[in-house]
Amino acid sequence: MAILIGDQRPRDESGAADAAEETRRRRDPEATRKAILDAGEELFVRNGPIGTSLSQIAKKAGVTKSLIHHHFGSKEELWQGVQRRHFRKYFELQKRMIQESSSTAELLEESIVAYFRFLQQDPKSVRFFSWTLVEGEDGHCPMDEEKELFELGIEKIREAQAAGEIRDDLEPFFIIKTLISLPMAWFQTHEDTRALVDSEIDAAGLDEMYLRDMVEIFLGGVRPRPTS
Amino acid sequence: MAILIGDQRPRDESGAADAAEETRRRRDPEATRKAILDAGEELFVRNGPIGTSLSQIAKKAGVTKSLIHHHFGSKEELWQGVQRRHFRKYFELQKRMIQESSSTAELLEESIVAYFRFLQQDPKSVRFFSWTLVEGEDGHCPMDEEKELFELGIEKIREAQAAGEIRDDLEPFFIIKTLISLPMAWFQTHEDTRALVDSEIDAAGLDEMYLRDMVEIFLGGVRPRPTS
DNA sequence: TAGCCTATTGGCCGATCGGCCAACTGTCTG
DNA sequence: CAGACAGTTGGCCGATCGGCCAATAGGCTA
Repeated sequence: MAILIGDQRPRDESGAADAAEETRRRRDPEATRKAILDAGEELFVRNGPIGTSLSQIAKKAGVTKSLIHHHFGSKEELWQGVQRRHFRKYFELQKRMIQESSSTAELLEESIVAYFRFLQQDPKSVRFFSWTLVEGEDGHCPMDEEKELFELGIEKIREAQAAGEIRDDLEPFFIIKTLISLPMAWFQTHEDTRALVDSEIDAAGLDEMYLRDMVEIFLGGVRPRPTS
Repeated sequence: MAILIGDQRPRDESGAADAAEETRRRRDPEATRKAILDAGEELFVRNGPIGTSLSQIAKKAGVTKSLIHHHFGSKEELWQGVQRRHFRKYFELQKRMIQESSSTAELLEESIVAYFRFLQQDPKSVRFFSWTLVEGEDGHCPMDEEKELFELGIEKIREAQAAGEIRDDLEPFFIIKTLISLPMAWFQTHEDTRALVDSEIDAAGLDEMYLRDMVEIFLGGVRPRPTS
């Protein structure tokens, strides 16, 4: 009765399972953590935190489910870990972009184009953002870095307003809000838009056309009117 | 052995379960369908299609799970039914708003304010929209009504452009895109924004402030420049 | 080399998922 | 009144979920 169904002690017969490819697989906890985070990021971004199972992540990462619990504790903590890793890169990049941006006339044009290009090249950020929004309900972490980013931008805008290069009757916070919303909303609805325009324009071409008009509208709205 | 565990024939002893409140509960399939759709809409919008179980819907609707299958076939069909019912109302309202809007100078201002007010009063639409976006992956139904709405708006804008009231170097489709994006993105990120501004401004007041600047930027961008 | 620490494994658990089925019952039609 | 049909019910199914546990095994240190 030692080998009943309920017996959960690993068999010492040690099945000839993975005797085949033996090249890899030394102990490497950091690489394991990275593999889990990578697999988690891809699946979480595609199917959302609810729609992704630990089994799927484990399979894609090439590890066992138990190992995920060992390294991250729970599914929720893994999801937060994935979010943290992604947003850290995101915020660092944004911060660098703001600090490197000119503080004069072309500030806003450079910024909105740069943000558009950033989202264009990294669709993952768009979906990440969408998931945190819709998943919120309880509200995700306030993200101190986000506030820091806004304050950095607000400061820049205030300078440009003082120099008369941006309408000073507009709240800098709202200017940033619109600056972010226009590119973000475009890529959020990218697939729908593609289905909406029945023309033969390719995706990249459509992006460029929207970018041009979006910049025109945004700049026309925030720049001081010539006369009046 | 008639009453073994496996026995699934309803007991004819007919437990004294619901003998209590007998006032309600005649057969009313339409009311049942509505109750299921109502419960489904609320739960789907709050937790998303993946995060909502048929058991929850059945419980909230006061019916059994089997009844949902009887009326809608499957969870997926129920979700599509809920979407259809909501978007039908949404599109009808939008269509009426467009058709009733003036076709002259204040067209865009009226439209963007009206859309802002609509989303402000119906947060459900915002979350609905977010879920369909993020859940897509396969792309949700192309929604012919959406295309009809866009074409209606494009026509109006073309008229205004011909009358010289809107910059005619902008593609009407993109004007509508920005018109939609600005209010939608605001309410999508409403909770985050609230957490971001540490001031003592109440939500309604903040909405009004954003509305004002948003309209200023949008109109400033789409209206012809005075000189140049 | 001996021993400890931890990365790693397979198996199992209770809960819950969406879906199905046989049976009861209200209502409508002939 | 009788029979058919559709609305409604409770119970059950296999699959899968997140999580847990005992046991193995690699690698570091004393």
